[in-house]
Amino acid sequence: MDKRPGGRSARVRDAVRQATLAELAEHGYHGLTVDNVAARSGVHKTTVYRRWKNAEGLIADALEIAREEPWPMPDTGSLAEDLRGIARLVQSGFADPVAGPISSAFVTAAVQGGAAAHSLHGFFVARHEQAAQAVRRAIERGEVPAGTDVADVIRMAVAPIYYRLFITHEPVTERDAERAADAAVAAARAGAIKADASPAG
Amino acid sequence: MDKRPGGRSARVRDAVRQATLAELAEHGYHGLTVDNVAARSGVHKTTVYRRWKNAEGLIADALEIAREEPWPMPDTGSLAEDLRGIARLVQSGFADPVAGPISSAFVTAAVQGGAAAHSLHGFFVARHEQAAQAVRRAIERGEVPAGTDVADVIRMAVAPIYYRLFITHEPVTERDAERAADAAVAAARAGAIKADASPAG
DNA sequence: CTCCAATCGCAACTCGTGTAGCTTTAAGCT
DNA sequence: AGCTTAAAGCTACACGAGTTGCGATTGGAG
Repeated sequence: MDKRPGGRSARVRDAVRQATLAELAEHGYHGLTVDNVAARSGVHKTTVYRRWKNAEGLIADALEIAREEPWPMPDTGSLAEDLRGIARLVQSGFADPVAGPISSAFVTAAVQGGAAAHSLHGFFVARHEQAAQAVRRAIERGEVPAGTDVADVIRMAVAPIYYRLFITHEPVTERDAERAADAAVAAARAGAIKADASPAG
Repeated sequence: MDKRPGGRSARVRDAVRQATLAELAEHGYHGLTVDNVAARSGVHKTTVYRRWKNAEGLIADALEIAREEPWPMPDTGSLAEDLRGIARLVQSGFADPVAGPISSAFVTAAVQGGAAAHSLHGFFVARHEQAAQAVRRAIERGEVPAGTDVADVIRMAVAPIYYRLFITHEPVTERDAERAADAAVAAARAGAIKADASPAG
């Protein structure tokens, strides 16, 4: 992609990425300006505009990094515990005083649509795929019926957390996260989360 | 609140509200500017700035109207059908070519936080309260156990729709909405959606 | 070592958002 | 009808995001 990936260009990119994350942690997405990132990174304003286009471009670039980072996925032998662990991971990630604002900024930027939305979509595809392994193991163990839509179980488990955080703007406790996970498990066990079937019961 | 609620002030407010909704439907939240609203409404720019402060203020004001509008809540005698109806209502609302962009704009504006977030929170408190009646009826009928957190059942039923729309940016079909509702019903029946209990099963 | 092209730095500029001070209109009251 | 005053209109301007053209730097190839 870059025609001169080594040397100054690489240093500039790293400095800007670093500055972007720092600015996001401090001021959130709303307070993220190209000028501030340029000043903090020591890279000239014009250069940032040329390579990243605007604030959304900076977010999209930072998302590429976040996407690569591995996730400490739980594997406890119980679907309920695995999903609770995942839900807690999501909740605590947003509650964290340093990582929280950055994660929130990603979501906020992506809601507008555009490049950030595309990047975040890719991010979640990867995350869902990783988390779905917990559900596949549960199917093999016979905890939930075969034919269960594994990705949808994950969505059910984490969606209420995002819903409270970004849609209704209600507070989210660790208990709330666990209850969402528990409900997803119960629904999956009842055979209500399948790709094309009618509800069981 | 207004010291001179009748006459010109009222006409100005109506014109601005109308123009705000029209601009939202056409250009979404990102394309909503005070200048455009002022031009379309025939009200002077400075007047809009004085009374609504900025674009977010226009959104917050429009939300007050949306909050008042009644909702055609289903009452079929079956929790599954009621929740499916509610979920379909949400999904189709965002899919609608004219109402969809406006609704999306509300959510988008509120994600940033601030006055719009506060207004949208109030909006959802009212909506949850209305929708929760369907769950209360189900408890009285014995469809779901007593002690079920009625508001949380609603959250479970609609959260995956919002999650797909605004977080992961996946397409949402009517089937997706119904499956979310079905899963919420299954979880509620299993006793997994209670205020403080451990999962049943 | 030398050259060359990609990339960055710089300063001046455009443009749209939002503000300040003042004048004009008209709603509500007597 | 006439008066008072809240609220709307208007002009000019301040401010910051984003752009442009050009000169300076530097990584990489011969």
